[in-house]
Amino acid sequence: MKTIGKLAKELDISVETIRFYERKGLIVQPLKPENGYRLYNNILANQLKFILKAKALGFTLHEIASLMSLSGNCADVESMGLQKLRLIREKIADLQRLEGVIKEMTDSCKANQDPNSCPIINSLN
Amino acid sequence: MKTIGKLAKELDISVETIRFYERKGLIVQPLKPENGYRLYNNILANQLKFILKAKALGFTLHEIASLMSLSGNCADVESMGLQKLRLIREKIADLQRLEGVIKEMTDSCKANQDPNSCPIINSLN
DNA sequence: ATAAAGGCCGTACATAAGTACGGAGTCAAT
DNA sequence: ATTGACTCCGTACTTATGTACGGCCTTTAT
Repeated sequence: MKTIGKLAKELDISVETIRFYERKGLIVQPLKPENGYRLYNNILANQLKFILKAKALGFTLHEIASLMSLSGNCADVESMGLQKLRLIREKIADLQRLEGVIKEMTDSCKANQDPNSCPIINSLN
Repeated sequence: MKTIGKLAKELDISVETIRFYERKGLIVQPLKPENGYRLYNNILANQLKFILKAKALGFTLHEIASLMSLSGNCADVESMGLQKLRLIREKIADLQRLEGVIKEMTDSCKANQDPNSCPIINSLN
């Protein structure tokens, strides 16, 4: 059983963040002994690790809450994963379009002679 | 000279957004005649169009303010463009890594037999 | 002349994901 | 026993990019 401070240090997040996740309903408030301090067992600690890993995969806290409530039903979890995958692919495509446009622009800067007339600015005007 | 409402409609943004950009210093407050109404000339309208185009390219309002203040110095503008390009490429790489991880996970869901034990959930635990 | 539409201003609210603060109680070490 | 570290709680603040609201004034159309 760890106090909130130990757990926070172990997970490399802040105490406030743990309390924030609790307020948001991602984890339950652990039972508190007579002194009123939160004490975390391994189950709770693992739930927090789950949250952090899912966050690293780009899931929002809201999605993570759903994910946790699906309690292992594989089809539902898969469907959330596929949805996220679609979103990620859309974002990639968007960024690649952007990459092309901005690369063109900076290339035309390189080809430009007059330092006081910028093709980027001109193309935006 | 257009009133704020006409201009907003023409640019397909809201009146509030124009006032917001003004508060943020992206555009100046146009001179107002005796009735106190903002009246926009073409210069101002073009600046707004510039803002919208740059926004579509993924520049933040803050970056757009810088961009506008560079007043056409090509080297400076190019440097901002290149920086943005680096950022975009990093984001793309990040998303592609994510794509791989999540695709693996959903694939292993497809291969899974037991609907009550999900490889995604298991891998996060 | 009157009513609807448009404009003004300042402020609050929205979202996401936290961070910061202040006052008070508690625990651990010297 | 005292000091410093830790915890509690509730609330406010943060960043980015707006949106919404309420009260009041002006313009426009009928």
